[in-house]
Amino acid sequence: MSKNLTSRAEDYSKWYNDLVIKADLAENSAVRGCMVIKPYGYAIWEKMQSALDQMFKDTGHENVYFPLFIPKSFFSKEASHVTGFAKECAVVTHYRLKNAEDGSGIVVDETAKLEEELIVRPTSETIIWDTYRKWVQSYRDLPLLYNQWANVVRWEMRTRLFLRTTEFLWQEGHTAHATKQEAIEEAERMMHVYADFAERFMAMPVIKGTKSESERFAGAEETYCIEALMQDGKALQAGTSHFLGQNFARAFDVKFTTREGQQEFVWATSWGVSTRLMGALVMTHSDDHGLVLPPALAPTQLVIVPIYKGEEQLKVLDAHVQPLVEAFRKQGVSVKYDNRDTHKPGFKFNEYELKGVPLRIAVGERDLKEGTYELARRDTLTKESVKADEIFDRVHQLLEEMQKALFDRALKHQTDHTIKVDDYETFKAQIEGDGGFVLAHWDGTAETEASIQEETKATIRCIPLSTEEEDGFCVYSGKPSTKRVLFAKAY
RNA sequence: CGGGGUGUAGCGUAGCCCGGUUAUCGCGCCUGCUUUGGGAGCAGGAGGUCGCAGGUUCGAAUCCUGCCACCCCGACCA
Repeated sequence: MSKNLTSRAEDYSKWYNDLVIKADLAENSAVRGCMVIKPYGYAIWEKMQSALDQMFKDTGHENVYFPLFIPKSFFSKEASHVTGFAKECAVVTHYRLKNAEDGSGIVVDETAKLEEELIVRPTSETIIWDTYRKWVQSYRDLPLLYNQWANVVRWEMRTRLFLRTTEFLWQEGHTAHATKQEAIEEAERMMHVYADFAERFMAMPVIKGTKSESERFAGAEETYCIEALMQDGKALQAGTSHFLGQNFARAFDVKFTTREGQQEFVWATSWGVSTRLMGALVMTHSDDHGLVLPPALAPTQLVIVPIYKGEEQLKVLDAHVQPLVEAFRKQGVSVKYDNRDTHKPGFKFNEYELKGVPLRIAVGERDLKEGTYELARRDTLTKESVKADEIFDRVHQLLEEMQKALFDRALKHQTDHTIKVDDYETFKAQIEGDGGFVLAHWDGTAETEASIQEETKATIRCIPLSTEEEDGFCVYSGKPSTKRVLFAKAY
């Protein structure tokens, strides 16, 4: 984070909001808590989607689509699931409008009341499991390894662009397995897929782990997650993968005949990441000059800005740049030649910085004479002059280097802001001060967890996979503990 | 849903306390000329139900009442 950014919550919030709006990613819509994703923002989402989708396919998954509406009765079949989501559901109760008799406009036609209300999906476990019942009879039908790209609605009290909107886009994987072991492996596998995606594409280091019981998904027996640390020291849950046990299979009566001829309930997982990742991307890398996008996800990796006086010079540059653009395209670099004559170069430089375009080539008469290009990189804001015959190698080299540099910088930030704490006073001071990840011993009880949250606003982000066994005493209760868990204030 | 704040042109705002010409300024937008290697300059121009609805008043952006929206902080949450 650059020095002008402060970690005070309201300033960081404002910085984040301004950036999302000014960089042309999204804006608030007329509908409460919803957002309009603008072309540039959506292009980034599409890059994320296609990378994730490929990773899902590489791990044996296929895409499906289920209805937006869920009959209320389905929703209440899994008890903990309904209590987890009941408070944030949009409900469809009628199917027709009519003109008001007093001419005051359009009103709901009360005679068109649905016999059973429909819930706008906050997640699709229930409608999917109601269908899976029909798809599974024998162990030969298993596993079902399906994913759906969809929108969901959660009527949250408070919303924030990308991080928590009323409607959001996501993917939700829903798998069914013959054995418990296989389902657990699937849930773990997808957590690793998410972590790989975060690190390789988003250049965002994450901590893999499991959720404490109270933070677990409604209806899950185990929730695996990846947690990332934002520049202001707050944590963000970036993806979750749930081992659902046989809870949904029991609720929806999904049984199969085993090799031995026995009837058994199937074992389930679900896993998802959402447009929240866009927020994570912004808050991980961006600075006061605007967005900073990792090359792997930048819709435009390279922009070329011509510098000219008069139409004649522009024509010369156009002719000079055209083959360059075509060559970059062939090499798989997404390149944009911005020869608009409505804006000056300086304006364009700033615009592409704001949008986080990784590399920029400026080319003018001087370069034509000298056989060079001016190449600028977004992460360090440095410029260099590159000889024409070296430009392709240099661009590829820098794209690779930047992807790595962004990850390394974010990892250093995470490492520098992850500390071990053994007493409660230090714990409180750390959480209230710089924030960050705090590794501390915990006695494993929900009471302690709740008390800590009450007193410090910090929650257990996860029980990290990497944690080693270590004898210690709970930072809050002083009771013995065998490993540290990861605390932080979270978004 | 609780606490706080804000609604004036596409964006950001002055004016409000203490009512009184044609509602201020900047950015942006349009036209013309000059410009173009880091957010151009000059000149001219367009753009407003002052959040909505009532009320008080000769007169309301300004005072009163109600409502709505948005932002921040909580509770909730991916």
